Amino acid sequence: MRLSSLADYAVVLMSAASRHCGAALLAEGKLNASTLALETGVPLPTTQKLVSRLSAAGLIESTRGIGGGIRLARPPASISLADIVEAVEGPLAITTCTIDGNHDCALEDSCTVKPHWGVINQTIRKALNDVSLASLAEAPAAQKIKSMEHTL
Amino acid sequence: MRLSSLADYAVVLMSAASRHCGAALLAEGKLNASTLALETGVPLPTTQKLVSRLSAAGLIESTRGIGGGIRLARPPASISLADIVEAVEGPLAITTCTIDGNHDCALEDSCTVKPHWGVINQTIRKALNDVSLASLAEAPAAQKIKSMEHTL
DNA sequence: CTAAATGCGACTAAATAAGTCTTATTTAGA
DNA sequence: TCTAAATAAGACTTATTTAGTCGCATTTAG
Repeated sequence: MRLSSLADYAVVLMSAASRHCGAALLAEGKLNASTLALETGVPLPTTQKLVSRLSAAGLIESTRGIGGGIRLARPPASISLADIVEAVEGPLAITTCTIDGNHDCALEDSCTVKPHWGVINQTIRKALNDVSLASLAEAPAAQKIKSMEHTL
Repeated sequence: MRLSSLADYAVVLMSAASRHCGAALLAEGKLNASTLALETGVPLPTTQKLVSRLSAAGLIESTRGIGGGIRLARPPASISLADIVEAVEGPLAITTCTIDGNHDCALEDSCTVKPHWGVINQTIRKALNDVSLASLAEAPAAQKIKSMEHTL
């Protein structure tokens, strides 16, 4: 039920990248894997690996060569946590039996549990979809931090 | 982001157990790990392991000895998916940084992402809490199954 | 007191994920 | 046009977690 650490890192990296993505894209210093690793504290090799996956998923665009680098493929407001998590971890489903085309479960149709997972999946997906990169970059409301201490 | 298969099994086992828990607790045939394994198709050793954890978490009660067995510790309506998942997987948190008392993250306070995880955690927890064992045992509404095909 | 049935905990093996390294590609400068 | 430097992309190795198996301790009917 926990997010993989790679997905966690990916969110941090994308958040950092969006801060570099002002009016002009590659304006304030060139943005590349090394820069991101330095800013976020994520190990460089891991950062490179994640950059690859995020690029393959179409969330960032990369130009190689001597003056190359990376940039967000879309504006921060149109990239959600769901996009990032899904890019790194694959289909966003809490149980494998709800992934379309999967028929490994012996119970299948007679299973009374399965339909409930669908509802829960939908809820989780919505929660992750409602948070965009743009809102992540905003300064955290002190109110939210305070209230969080009582949620777990 | 996926549920561990152990937690998945645990839900199926508890669901099966609740069907055996009518008016009289140990009435219809004795309920033990072997019976559950047979009914659900979950491997016996794995079932025994899960029974141990669920018992330790206080969700089921076990009596050993020659006429022993297991039974639900509480009525099905007051046992939720959150209880079961948490019993098997530990604290219900999508990221380790939101678990109380954890300070492994180097970013900590300056992290703009953290407060959002708290909100998402709360949402997921609520979704799992809203589904009780009692509702799981009910026949799945055909309507739900149909609509699920379009959720993922 | 004995024996059978059961739950409980420790151990081993497999799968997955994280991290490291090497290779291929591109472009500025000579 | 060629060379070299900088970068992303992909393959590999290692480590951690997870699933599965086995043997032991405990309990109670006879």
